[in-house]
Amino acid sequence: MESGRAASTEAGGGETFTSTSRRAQIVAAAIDTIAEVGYAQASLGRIAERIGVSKGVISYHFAGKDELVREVIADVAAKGAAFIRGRAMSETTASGRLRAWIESNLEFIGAHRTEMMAFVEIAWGSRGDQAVSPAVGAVLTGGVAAVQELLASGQAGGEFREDFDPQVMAMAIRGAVDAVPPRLARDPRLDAGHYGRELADLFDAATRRTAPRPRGRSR
Amino acid sequence: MESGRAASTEAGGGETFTSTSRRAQIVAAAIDTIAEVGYAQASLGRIAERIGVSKGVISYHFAGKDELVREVIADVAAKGAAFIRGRAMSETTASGRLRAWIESNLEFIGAHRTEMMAFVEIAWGSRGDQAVSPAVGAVLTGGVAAVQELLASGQAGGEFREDFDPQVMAMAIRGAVDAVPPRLARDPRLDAGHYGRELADLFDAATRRTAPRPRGRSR
Amino acid sequence: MESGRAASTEAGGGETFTSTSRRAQIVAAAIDTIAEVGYAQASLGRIAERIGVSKGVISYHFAGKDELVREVIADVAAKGAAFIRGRAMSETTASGRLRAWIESNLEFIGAHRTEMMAFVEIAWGSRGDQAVSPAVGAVLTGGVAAVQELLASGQAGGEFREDFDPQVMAMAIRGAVDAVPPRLARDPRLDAGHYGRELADLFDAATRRTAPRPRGRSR
Amino acid sequence: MESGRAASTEAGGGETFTSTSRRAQIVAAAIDTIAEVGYAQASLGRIAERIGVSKGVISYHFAGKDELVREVIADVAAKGAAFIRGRAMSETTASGRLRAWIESNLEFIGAHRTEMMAFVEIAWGSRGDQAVSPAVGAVLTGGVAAVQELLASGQAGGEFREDFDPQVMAMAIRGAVDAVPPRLARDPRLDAGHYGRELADLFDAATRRTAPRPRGRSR
DNA sequence: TATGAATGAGTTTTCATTCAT
DNA sequence: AATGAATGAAAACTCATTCAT
Repeated sequence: MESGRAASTEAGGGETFTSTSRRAQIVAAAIDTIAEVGYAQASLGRIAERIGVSKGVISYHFAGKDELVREVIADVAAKGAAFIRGRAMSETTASGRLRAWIESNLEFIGAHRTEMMAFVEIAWGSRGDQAVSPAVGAVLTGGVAAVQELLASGQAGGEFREDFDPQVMAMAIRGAVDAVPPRLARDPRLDAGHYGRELADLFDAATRRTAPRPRGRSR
Repeated sequence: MESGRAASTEAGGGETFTSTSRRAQIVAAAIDTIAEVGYAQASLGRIAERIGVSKGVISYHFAGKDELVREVIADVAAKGAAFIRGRAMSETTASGRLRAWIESNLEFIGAHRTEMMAFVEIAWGSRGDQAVSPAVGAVLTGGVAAVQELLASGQAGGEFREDFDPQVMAMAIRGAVDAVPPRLARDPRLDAGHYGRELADLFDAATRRTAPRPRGRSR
Repeated sequence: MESGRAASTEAGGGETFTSTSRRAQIVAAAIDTIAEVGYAQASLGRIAERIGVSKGVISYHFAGKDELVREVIADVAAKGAAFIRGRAMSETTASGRLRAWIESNLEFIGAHRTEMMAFVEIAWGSRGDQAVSPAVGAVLTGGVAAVQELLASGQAGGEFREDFDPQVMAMAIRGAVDAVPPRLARDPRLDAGHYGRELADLFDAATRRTAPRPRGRSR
Repeated sequence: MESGRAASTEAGGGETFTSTSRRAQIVAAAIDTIAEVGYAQASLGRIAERIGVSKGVISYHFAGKDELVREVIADVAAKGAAFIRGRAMSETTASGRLRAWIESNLEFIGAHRTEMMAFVEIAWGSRGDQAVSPAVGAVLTGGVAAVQELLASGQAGGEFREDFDPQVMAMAIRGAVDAVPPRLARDPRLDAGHYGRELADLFDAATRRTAPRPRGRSR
């Protein structure tokens, strides 16, 4: 469950850390702890313990638990966005970008299980935490919005069939992707790459124009 | 956020409740509270407060918080299963059953927003809660397994294309469906019925045999 | 651990009980419960449960837990006093009465393990319970006083050596006797009769006027 | 009832305490509180109140109430053992060691009334407290076993009469000694030293090989 | 008489936060 | 910068007691 971050120098003294890297180290420890024991059980004490420092250190470097958690969110979101956008942007067709988005998402998830688990834990555990919830919401909304645009542009460009609601499709994609991290936690053998390719196929089939489905349902 | 339960007579008297209906009332209050403030913030005190009774009342009727939460899970799961299975069973084709399953799921979600929110909150918030987690796991596993079988039988019967992994497809469906409740909480105008029909179309397209996709991608 | 009291009719209805016998039944249940789980853990709920009635019944028949406990004390003390005094009184010599007192005490303890355990539990657990403690004190003091008198009269009559302090000797006897019930609880094979005879020998030797005891008693 | 510990600086400041002495202070307060109000009534709140700190302080320094109580036991047992063993070991004859054991026990009891009261309270009040009971049992068993060995060796060496059961004699001694602390609590004028010497005489007479004891001790 | 329901006080424990050093 | 200590609020749970039926 240890994420392979370099900063995990197991402290002891710790005097060599600059303020910035100490913050980074704390964020890393928070991620590990949240992923491991769950958001609700991830107290500042446990996080501090993991680095081998006192609770006070966290209070010193962060205004409060809220700020720490928000930084965790920002950290994971930034890493993820960089990773995913890089891949998706290099594609020229909408369907290529969609496939790239999905597959890179799952590659990222597979490669950063701990971070993803932590994020998902926070996303769910922080409901009602007025200070944290908005930050989560922004990330999630952002993710859906990007996909939604991608889908809309694919429809506009004629690549995708027109008769689906981009918002619904985007939410479905997001949902299908987000279903993975918690399953990964329960079943570590789950192959994120395989899942990603299958998922890309799935949504390819769902968006692709081709074969006019006889879509005459009684409704 | 109040779920439309009749029994919400706002305290004061309340002496006419038999033990059974008091339990039901507490379960209902728990659902409302969890849905509203999140699982972590839903203390027994807050739940009791909502009915206008003392904390002790809950302790009197339930052996502990665990029992209450498990009853909430059982309550929601039972309602949901009854609703959904009833619909899906009346269909004869695999695709019909899949559509019915998805649409009825979302109808149920739309009609029982609060319950669904509560369930999802519990599902996420109870990670590591040895006494609760298994109950959640059972419900979730059951849901995925049912869909997976449905998909497999559709493949075996030749209705669905064979080149998708039923497990992945089932997880995707589950994920797409589960993405709704939290969004409903943030955006109450979201139309669950519409989402359901679109989702059914989506997965219809994704599973339907027809048009052989030129699945020769650069990989 | 069930004491062999007749009143332990395992309830169900219980309408046939007169108030008096209901009280006796509750006292009996209290004794059993306290002996079994200890004074601290013997809540009214557990006591009521043992008879199969509701907590309220106890509150109805006793002004409070204090009263119940005091009745338990009185009950055990009365039984014990009757048993022991009967034996000791039939002896004519001081040493005979001392032996009879000790041996009958241990016979009683052996035959009423549960009651004795309960009493000792209360004696220790009720410290600071302003409403209960005096009752315990009275019983204990009474026990010591009786022995003390016996010893003093033995000294006055020339049977016992004069150079021991009757108060100390009495406390020692009491202490040696009281050491048995808790040991009985931990080691049910402990032979109270044997212990009693040995103890009687011991204090015979300790009080006897000198002279090598012949120790050839018919036993 | 205040035990004469120096550290009882009555709160207010208290910042000069190192963690170790704070722990010691808490243990001392626990001893005083248990001795004063009884084990059952000695809540963490009351203990903290006695030092003038918040409940949290105890939680900070001890993992739980169990740990605190076990430390109390260890503390008292260590002090007592050191005191008693030191005395008894310097004697050469079995009867000398027995007398030393008894007298030093009572000297200790007389000098550490509060501690002894606390210990005895715990011993009785912790029945069924899986986390505490074993610690008590170990101390008590140790005490009886030591005396029993002493007696057996005295018998083997021909110093003591052979016709007593060492186990019974040991339990009687233990019982007679243990009877003191609670009496001390009720009657502060009780002279432990006197009681000790009398008790030593008593058990000397009870174990001695026959023969008119000359009983002319320098005392 | 008996019951079930409800209450409210009290207990242990966890935790984010503050602060002097 | 870091630490250890302390705080106080909040949580779950237990229990004696009260009361209407």
